[in-house]
Amino acid sequence: MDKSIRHSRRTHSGGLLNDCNVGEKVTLAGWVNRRRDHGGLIFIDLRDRNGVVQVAADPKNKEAFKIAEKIRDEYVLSVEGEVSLRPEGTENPNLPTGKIEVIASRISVLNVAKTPPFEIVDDLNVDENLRLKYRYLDIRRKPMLDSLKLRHQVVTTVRNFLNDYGFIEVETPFLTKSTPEGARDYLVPSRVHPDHFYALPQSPQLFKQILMVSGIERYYQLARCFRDEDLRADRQPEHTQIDMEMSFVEQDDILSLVEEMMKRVFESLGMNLEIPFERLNYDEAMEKYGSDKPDVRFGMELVDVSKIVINSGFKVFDNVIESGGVVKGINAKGCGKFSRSQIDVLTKFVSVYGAKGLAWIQVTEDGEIKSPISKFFSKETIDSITKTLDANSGDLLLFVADKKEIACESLGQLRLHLAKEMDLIDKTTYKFLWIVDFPMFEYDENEKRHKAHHHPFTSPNEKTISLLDKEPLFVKANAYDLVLNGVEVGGGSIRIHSQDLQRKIFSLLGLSEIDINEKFGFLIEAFQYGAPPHGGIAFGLDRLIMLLAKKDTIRDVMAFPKTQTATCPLTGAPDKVTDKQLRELHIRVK
RNA sequence: GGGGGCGUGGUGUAGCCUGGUUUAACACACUGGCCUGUCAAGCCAGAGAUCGCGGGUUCAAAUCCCGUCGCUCCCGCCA
Repeated sequence: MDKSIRHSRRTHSGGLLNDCNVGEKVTLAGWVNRRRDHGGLIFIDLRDRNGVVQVAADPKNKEAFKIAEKIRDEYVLSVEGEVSLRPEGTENPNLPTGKIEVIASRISVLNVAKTPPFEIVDDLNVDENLRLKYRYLDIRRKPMLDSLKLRHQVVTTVRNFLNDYGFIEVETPFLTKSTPEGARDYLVPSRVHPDHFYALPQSPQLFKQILMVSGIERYYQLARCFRDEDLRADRQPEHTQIDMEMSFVEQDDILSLVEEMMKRVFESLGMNLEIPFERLNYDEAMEKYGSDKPDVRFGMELVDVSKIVINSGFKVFDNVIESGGVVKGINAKGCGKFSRSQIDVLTKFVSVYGAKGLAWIQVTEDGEIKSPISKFFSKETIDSITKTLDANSGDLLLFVADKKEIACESLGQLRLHLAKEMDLIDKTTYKFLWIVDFPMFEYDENEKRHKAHHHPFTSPNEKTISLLDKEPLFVKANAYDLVLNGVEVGGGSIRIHSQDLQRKIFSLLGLSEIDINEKFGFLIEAFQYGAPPHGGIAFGLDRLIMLLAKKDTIRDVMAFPKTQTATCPLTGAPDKVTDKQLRELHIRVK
């Protein structure tokens, strides 16, 4: 007997009963999933965590029947009865418990329930705000329950795996110090220290590195991370990371350990996973897919046609190339019949990503070229373009001419958009991909300074470290992202463990000596006491579960997520507080 | 900060473009009744919305206009 089931009020879980239990007297507890009253016979589908079982109340048992007549959906019941095979012909093959039913000898109502604001059914279509307000009812639904069970399963497997590999789980503070760089912090005012604030951690990054200095060697934590930025379907103000750090390792050690871990996770879910994962360097990913998190479940790769179209006389293309830009294209296979207005929609789509236009060439069914720009090109050029993009009858070639980043990114997004529209993605597969050789820095046009692409604690690649002073944008980082089906599910790096190098990176990021000492002095100081070489990685647990559960948003795999405006419809957070609370915190509002 | 979509009984939608035969319709849920093999039970009857909110146009607004709020998707942002 499952330890999780037996209580004084329950001998069995109704959802787990089957024909092996026939003849047993059982006591069940659960919620009324549905009641079907036949006048002379009442069926109650009793639901618990494991599923639903049919309880039959017969008028022969007057007392139980009388109670069954008054029962409503979502009442909480205790039911005693005997497990019986259903009469022949009345089995329900759609239900795991469909061969049997429980003939009620006693029914008692443990609690009544109001009619819920929405039905407790698997296939629910209601406003998400309502679901969040009544999340406790939403979670009674099987898909939600399944998501939470899946999440638990994955977390358990990960913990077991890391424990097996000698990792120690260490908790790090929620109330910590606000540091520059990175996302906006959630701040917590200090009562004891007027004008001083804690910040909730964006990640345990600094603590886990310090734990390496402490000699923990292998650390992990299922860490809650807080970021006060705008929300998306895959971004919440608080999310959970599987956070790891190891001493005396190199990039390959971490990548292969992670591959083993993912393999184990997939195995625990009954799936096989091929390892090692494919690796792609950042430049190549941008070049071919226009993304640092490409979905490689389908092709439609980006092709650079700058060399073909250069000096062909088409001003728009020539000007872009002359000023250092590129012309890139994709082949939307089978979209050759797209109407002008359909293409207009695509043009609008790429404009969101900064593309100023979308050039196109249609290859019609009879192999004719249809295009507003073909008149600028010689037949040879057209042939060369179609050949390079592997264009056949019925294809649509789409081009963006712009700065390299814009051309790549907008076409990369278009590639994804078209793949979804044309249903090119095999949703049954999981394709992991490592992105490696990230740039160390990127230039922030607004702030007119370099920013760390990954984070300021990432070490530069030895081969490019000599460029730090002269050409920082060409320096590669020892950083790596794990991408699954086009979603960034993890990222990490080999860290800096030398105080001198760390100071240098900070100063390249525009931090003054004073800033460095004030904001990161404790880290630099720690590095002076024998910091081991170390590196690590962190996974977005919510995103990983989202993909495994085949959901479109991480909200569906979190018990109590926030709305897009970072509110909680269930509790009403955030909320005003009393003047007294504010006074104690030395805060004046407005 | 910006752009798109949505907002009509408890829930999901229709109606809106083209204002008036609409007493705001339909399905599910709900309430009562009938019914002993249903499992999306069935049948009969019933209750329930002044159309997110505010303002405007008009003889007349769910419908048109302006503003606003909420939800959502995206851009920016998210080392």
